[in-house]
Amino acid sequence: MPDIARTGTAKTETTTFREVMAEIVQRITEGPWGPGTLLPGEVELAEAFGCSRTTMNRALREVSELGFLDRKRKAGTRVRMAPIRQARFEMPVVRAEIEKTGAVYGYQLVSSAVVVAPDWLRLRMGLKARAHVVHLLCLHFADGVAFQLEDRWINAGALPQALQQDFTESGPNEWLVATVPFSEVEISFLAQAADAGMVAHLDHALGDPVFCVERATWWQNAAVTLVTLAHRRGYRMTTRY
Amino acid sequence: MPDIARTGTAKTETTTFREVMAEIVQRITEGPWGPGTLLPGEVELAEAFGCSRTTMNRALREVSELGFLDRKRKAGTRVRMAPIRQARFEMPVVRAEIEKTGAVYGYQLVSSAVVVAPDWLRLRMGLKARAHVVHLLCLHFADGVAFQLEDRWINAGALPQALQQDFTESGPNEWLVATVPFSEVEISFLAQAADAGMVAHLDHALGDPVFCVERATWWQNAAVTLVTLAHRRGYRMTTRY
DNA sequence: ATGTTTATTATGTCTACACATAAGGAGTCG
DNA sequence: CGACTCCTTATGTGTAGACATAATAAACAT
Repeated sequence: MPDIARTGTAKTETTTFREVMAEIVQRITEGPWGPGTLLPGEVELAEAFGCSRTTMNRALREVSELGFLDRKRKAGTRVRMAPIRQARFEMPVVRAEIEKTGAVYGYQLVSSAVVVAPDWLRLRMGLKARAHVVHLLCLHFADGVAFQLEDRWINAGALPQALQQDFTESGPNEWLVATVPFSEVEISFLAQAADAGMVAHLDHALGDPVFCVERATWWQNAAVTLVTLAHRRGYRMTTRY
Repeated sequence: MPDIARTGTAKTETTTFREVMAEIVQRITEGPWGPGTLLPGEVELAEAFGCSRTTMNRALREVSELGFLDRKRKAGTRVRMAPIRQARFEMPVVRAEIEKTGAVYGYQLVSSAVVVAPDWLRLRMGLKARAHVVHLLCLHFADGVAFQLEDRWINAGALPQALQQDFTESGPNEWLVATVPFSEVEISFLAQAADAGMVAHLDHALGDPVFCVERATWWQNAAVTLVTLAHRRGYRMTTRY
């Protein structure tokens, strides 16, 4: 019995939208449908591919979501001049990111304090004067080596439970995602010069370039939390497609 | 006549998959379906929402693509514990990114040379020994101020036309996307210390943290181009959802 | 108690058909 | 010639029904 590698669909007679997608993508990237080409209409294509218009529609819609096609009513389907204009980054919870590499995850609370929000934070999160916030510093380890320094602020006004919560055993992120819904998130990537805190806990010298992710979360127009994740030396955030 | 804000669909009697989506997302973020909840089956939901299973399936599929739901055959549909695990970043061509802010786009070729690929590049792109590459340094301006420094290598073996191409007037990116198809792309975000080139052309001091995007492109298993985009001081890549 | 088979079930997808909607283009009128 | 209206057309979406498939759970055998 020959052990043929199957792509997952080999038994059915019908043409699946995945097969159609693959063929369309190939025609765009290698075949006759170069950038700017106007594709035939759905009905015509469906007939040519031997599938229903519904299936062809699905295939074209998904290829278009990949960034290859531009679709407009009446105007038709056209191959994008600059294909793929968006990159998707998986933003895993640190624990999952570390454990995926096979390393052992470790966590440590560095400091925890309830303070009056400093001015820059009030401005950034839109807090009232003299608003109280929980300020946490946490470390995430991969195989015992510091991997990420988490500098987190939690709005105690919107989330008073945070005042009682104990973060010595597990990080605030896991507690937050299980506790608070969210309505809006803003994520930024940036390069920052290593400050004293990063030098103390990560393998950086003062002023070294540090890759940081900053995430702000709101719920029902109230700021919930603002976190800066500083990464260890040489960290890259990578995606392929 | 009361001027009621409509969501865009108000005439039809049927329930659209967009309406269903909105309701589902609301129930997850604000309503009764907290993290971990197991949703009723598609048939039951369809009946409850007054739509066909097809429509309900579409709605659930799209909500799941937003990152809110986990769907498995037989197991059912469950609300994710850590909602939204992926962030989408639009990766516009520099020109578009600059012009979107209302600034005037400017371009300048700094240097251009054909050289034998250095070892690190051969390794990185998988080139043969003594392979020739085109090495370009380009600057992109916003309102006359340097915005991005483009350090690009083009594999002359895979793309001999690059040897004749003139890049003094417009950047290599625009030429490449119109000329070369692609089969695989790898994008990385990283923080780098400013080197001499960045100091000379961007507003950086030596060793300053610089936010860089590195993009490598292959076509039919042959490396086409590798580019590092170094950004000006304080640049952030941001997305909201 | 543990491993294997079988039935059940929720999602995945295809089909054929119908109507909705946006937008290009032709025709009309000033 | 320009502005307007109306028609045509390609995509967008909803419906009902059917079969496919993966994965759990139950029944069974070891």
